[in-house]
Amino acid sequence: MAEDVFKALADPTRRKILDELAERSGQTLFEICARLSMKHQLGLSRQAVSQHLAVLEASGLVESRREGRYKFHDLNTAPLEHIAERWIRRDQPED
Amino acid sequence: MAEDVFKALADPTRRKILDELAERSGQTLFEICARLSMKHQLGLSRQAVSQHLAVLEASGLVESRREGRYKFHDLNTAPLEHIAERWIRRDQPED
DNA sequence: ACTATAGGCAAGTGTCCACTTGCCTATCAA
DNA sequence: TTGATAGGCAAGTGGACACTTGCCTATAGT
Repeated sequence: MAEDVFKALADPTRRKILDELAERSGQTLFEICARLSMKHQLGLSRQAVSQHLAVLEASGLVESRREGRYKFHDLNTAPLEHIAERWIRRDQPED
Repeated sequence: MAEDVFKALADPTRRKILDELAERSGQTLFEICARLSMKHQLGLSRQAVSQHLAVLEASGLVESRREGRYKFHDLNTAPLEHIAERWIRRDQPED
């Protein structure tokens, strides 16, 4: 699980998606696409963003809920809470 | 710089190297190789570990000092301190 | 001097990953 | 129903990356 979190955070586009969801939760795929395009000049295809969201969901950093034909995405910061304490406070190594 | 930190943390072998340096600071390249091989069954070449250390140094997570023919590596946790605060919103602001 | 040790440099390889393209399904409004 | 919108699935491509191999430099011990 921590493995997936590090992998999810590795990509700059995914980190920007987290930024957008932190600023405004409950966005749909199209909203996120529009925001990335306007605010960050990222001309990504819808599928590219969709695949990023899938990675973020697999890591637990993003949760989604479906309502009709809309799918809303929410940020979940729980996996981030103790991500660095592994090296700051000596706990046990994970993977 | 934060970009480099996330990239450095993306690889599981590099995270194990950080684990080893957190447990015992000032190790040389050969010591790290031996520890990865014994404790983690990672049969990596010396160059592979050397390249990982270069990535970690570029991120600031590892600092090195040369003494004669030895090069000692130390963990620097400073770049990890506020890595997640970018998305974690506090309900009670920290004045 | 010779030799072993500690490390670096550079090219090559295989694999993973980000992204695209094309087509498909589901929901809602006219 | 027809058409527009929101999203999903799958194959393909280019580039980045982890790792290897081979050769080279520098330091230290004999």
